[in-house]
Amino acid sequence: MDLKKLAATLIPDTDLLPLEEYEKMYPARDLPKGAQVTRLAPSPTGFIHLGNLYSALADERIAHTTGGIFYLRIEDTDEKRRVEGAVESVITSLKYFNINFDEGAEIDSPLNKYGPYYQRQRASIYRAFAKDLIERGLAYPCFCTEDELNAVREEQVAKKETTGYYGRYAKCRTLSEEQIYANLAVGKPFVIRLRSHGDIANKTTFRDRIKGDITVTENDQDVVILKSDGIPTYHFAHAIDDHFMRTTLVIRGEEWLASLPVHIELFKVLGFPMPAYGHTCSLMKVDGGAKRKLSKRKDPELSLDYYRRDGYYPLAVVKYLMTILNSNFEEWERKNPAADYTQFKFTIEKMGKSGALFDLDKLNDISRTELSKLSAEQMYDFLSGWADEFGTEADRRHFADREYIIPILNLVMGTNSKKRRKDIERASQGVRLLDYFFDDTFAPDYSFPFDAQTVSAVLSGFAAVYDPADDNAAWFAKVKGVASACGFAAEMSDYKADPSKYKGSVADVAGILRVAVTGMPNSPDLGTIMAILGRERSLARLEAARASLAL
RNA sequence: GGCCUUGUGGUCAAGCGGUUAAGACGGAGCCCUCUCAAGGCUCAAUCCCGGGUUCGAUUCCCGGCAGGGUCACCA
Repeated sequence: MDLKKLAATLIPDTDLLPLEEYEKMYPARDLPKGAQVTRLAPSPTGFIHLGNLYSALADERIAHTTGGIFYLRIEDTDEKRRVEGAVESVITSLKYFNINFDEGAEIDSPLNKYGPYYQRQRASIYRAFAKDLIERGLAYPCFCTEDELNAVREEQVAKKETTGYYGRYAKCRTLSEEQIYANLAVGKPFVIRLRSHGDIANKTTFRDRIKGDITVTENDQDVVILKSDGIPTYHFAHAIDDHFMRTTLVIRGEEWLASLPVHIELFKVLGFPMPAYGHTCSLMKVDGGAKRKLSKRKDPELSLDYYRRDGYYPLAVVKYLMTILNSNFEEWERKNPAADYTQFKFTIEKMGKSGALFDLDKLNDISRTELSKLSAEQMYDFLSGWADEFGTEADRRHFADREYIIPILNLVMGTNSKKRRKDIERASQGVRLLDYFFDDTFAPDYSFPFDAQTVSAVLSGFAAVYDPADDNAAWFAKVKGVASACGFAAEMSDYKADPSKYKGSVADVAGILRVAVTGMPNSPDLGTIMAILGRERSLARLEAARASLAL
């Protein structure tokens, strides 16, 4: 068979360059020794999720701690998956989590010398190599229809044989020249398949940087390399792109492990050296007692948007991911509390071999801790930024008064005490913590654990002596005074010594005042809260609470 | 089902032939205390099962079992 003619008929393109030209066009990168070139290669569905962030963080850390490059390539070979604005969305979402690309699609960088970074725009490169493979007899046209393929698969399943297009099932592999041209003449659509020379009896071990040594079976499937629309499949594009973009380390999900044999054969026939690989484990979740991969369908928490809406501090999400990416990160951080996470020496070898369960409690803990490290001013900026985007009308109105909010934040965060409070976990919840400081969102639940007479006496007793000029000590002394006057123990020790002698303790008195002023049984220091609210409002609230009593 | 892969407390996990089997989150309790939070202290809780190898296995080997991945002209 005249393969040269066949190749020219199948791929008549006139814009293809001699193969060596591509090597010259994309020369080896001039990078320091040990520098790793990594990449994120999403399809443009516009949906980047926690799993993407997880691997992007690993890619970014490895590239940037080794002095390498982290680039963005868009795998848009499947027309059906394209979504408008998806690429920008990927970039901005990742940027929110401090993950930035050095080069790639829609990245403005002088480093962009390995593009185009959209696979559809690289069609001629793939086609040039496919044509060469056909000329060398390593690829051939296949005219099988979807129905025929399905029928074969059903037959294979029925016979309990391996499914796929291989060996005797690869019908088009043995088509004669006449048959091929006859099919072409009647305009039958075709795909280009690899003519595999592998044998599943041969096994070799492959070193995965994350999973360690794994045994791989040679590929014997005549996989499709060019689809009927002339665009490559993932496998073919992967081999060509990662070679010419000079990727040194491919980090991708473990779902790709199964097609590794195909990739190995492809790199071999193409004559390219293979990059190193690291197959990551997927984030799991417990669902109805069973462990399963986080799914974008069922799990809203997989969406990065979810964390933004809920007001998670981006650094907290990053650090949470760091703890599951490299389990020694937490320990390192405790030893270097002042260090930035980027100073941590991230290693791919430390990455876990099995899928981690997504642990919301852990994320929340890290989030509270990170947030507690901020200054009141930084917290203000964070919360108010969230309120602008996702808060209520009232939230925005409240946050307009920065002078009033800062002292509240100092109180809620405990910035003046030796140890910070960790009340704020995320913006959506933190903003609500401030509600009782504003009359329009003050929604008291007046449930007092004492009879109305007693409550009334406490409330009016304190109102009578309240002086906004008091410092905390003086304020508390007055609470004690009211306690004694109303039959409560002023000192806890007295109360504990003999509870029967009192209605309760100062704690109960403070509790009554707290409910009246904040509308809730728990809050930070009441004295300070009253100082922030000011005389008028404090007194008004004591009075409002008294008025609610059924006397 | 075939192939690949994983199996240490509820979760994330150190450990890689001899350890009282780290630590963190979560849970329980105590202390502190005007409540809450924070903090300090304490406690409960783990080597999937069965065979080997070995003086000795959580660590090595084999077999089960259980989980995960994958079997497209999707990536």
